[in-house]
Amino acid sequence: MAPDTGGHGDPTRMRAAPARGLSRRASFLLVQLGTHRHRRFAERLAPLDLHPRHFGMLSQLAENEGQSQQALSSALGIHRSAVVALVDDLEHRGLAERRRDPADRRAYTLYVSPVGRELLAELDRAADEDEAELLTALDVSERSKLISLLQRVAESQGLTAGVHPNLKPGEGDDHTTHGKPRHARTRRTSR
Amino acid sequence: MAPDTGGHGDPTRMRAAPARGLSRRASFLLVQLGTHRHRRFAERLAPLDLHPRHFGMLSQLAENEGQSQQALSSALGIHRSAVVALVDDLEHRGLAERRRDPADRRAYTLYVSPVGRELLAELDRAADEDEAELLTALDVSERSKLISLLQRVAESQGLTAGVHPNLKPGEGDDHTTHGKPRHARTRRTSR
DNA sequence: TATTGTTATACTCTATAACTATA
DNA sequence: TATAGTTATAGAGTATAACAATA
Repeated sequence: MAPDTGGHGDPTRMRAAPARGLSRRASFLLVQLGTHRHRRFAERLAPLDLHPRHFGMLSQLAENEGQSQQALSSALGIHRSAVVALVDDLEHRGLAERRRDPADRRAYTLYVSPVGRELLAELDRAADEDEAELLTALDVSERSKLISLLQRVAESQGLTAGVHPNLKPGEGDDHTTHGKPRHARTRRTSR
Repeated sequence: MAPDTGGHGDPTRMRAAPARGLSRRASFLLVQLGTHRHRRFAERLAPLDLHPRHFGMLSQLAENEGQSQQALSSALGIHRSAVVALVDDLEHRGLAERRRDPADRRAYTLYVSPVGRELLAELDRAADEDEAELLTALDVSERSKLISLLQRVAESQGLTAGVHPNLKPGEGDDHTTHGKPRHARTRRTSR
């Protein structure tokens, strides 16, 4: 996440009521919490010299071994060319492996190494601790309530079916118009 | 948000149970949904040639007029130097105004213009529509349940008190160590 | 000497296009 | 001709450092 500043702004300085300003909106809270969690998890992974991306890729790979980089690319919602460096990282550290696809010699099939699986288990535990840290304020039934509500919302937004938010329907790769109208930033002239 | 690929990865290809893989974790769902919402809202604002950042800044400004750029900077959790261009944007479009602070001639005091207030009202409506689009899957009581759970979680993480996730406690500006240990990416050598 | 706003610079992440080797 | 992987390059966003004016 390139946690951009103001999802929708920031609910600053509580006055009296608990639900003031922007934080009365679920959208804002989701952006705020999402950014926060991503950051915290990245900090937790930093000592291992890893990024949440690596965890994501390793998990996806473990659930679906033998995938091509192309397949990984659409599963994770990142571009083909970005996958290259990430897989390089994993491979150079002995966490994953590229094998030539005998059926299509252009493609690789990707596998998680035993070391990778060990690390993944460790990362899963880290993610669980992370999760516990996040949810301290809620009791057990509230936690599962929250998760189930989030799952339903995610599903309704088409997010659980393997299509990452980065990929809008119909955009699987190049050719398609990734070039949305850019925001024309007013540049400073003088002062 | 520089929506980075894999908050924690991606729950690909539902098999049978609804709560599979990474999407059983609240953290993952928050990152996924946060990214998604940020993106959708950015798309909604694009035709107006605006970015969620602008909305965030305008909201924050409207709630607290007369702020300095420095104050805005810590309220939004973005760096002083980044505030400059954003305020430029708003000012050049007649949405906000810089006035010299008579008490401290180094500083500006910032104000939202009448046009800015009008636009803000319009953006608030857009955010409401966005919210509705997000929560279609839930009924009214579920919606408020979700929001209140999210608020409690956000509060427990220290997010509602005006400290944006970007600012870790004690880091208000320069001088402080923004330089965390960078991830050493394994670079490709040959092939 | 410290702070506000500013600029210039570097670094990260992502997107685009072109290239290769296959198909 | 199209596709998998790769590379180089350009863009957006953010962080760092240095500077002028002011405190």
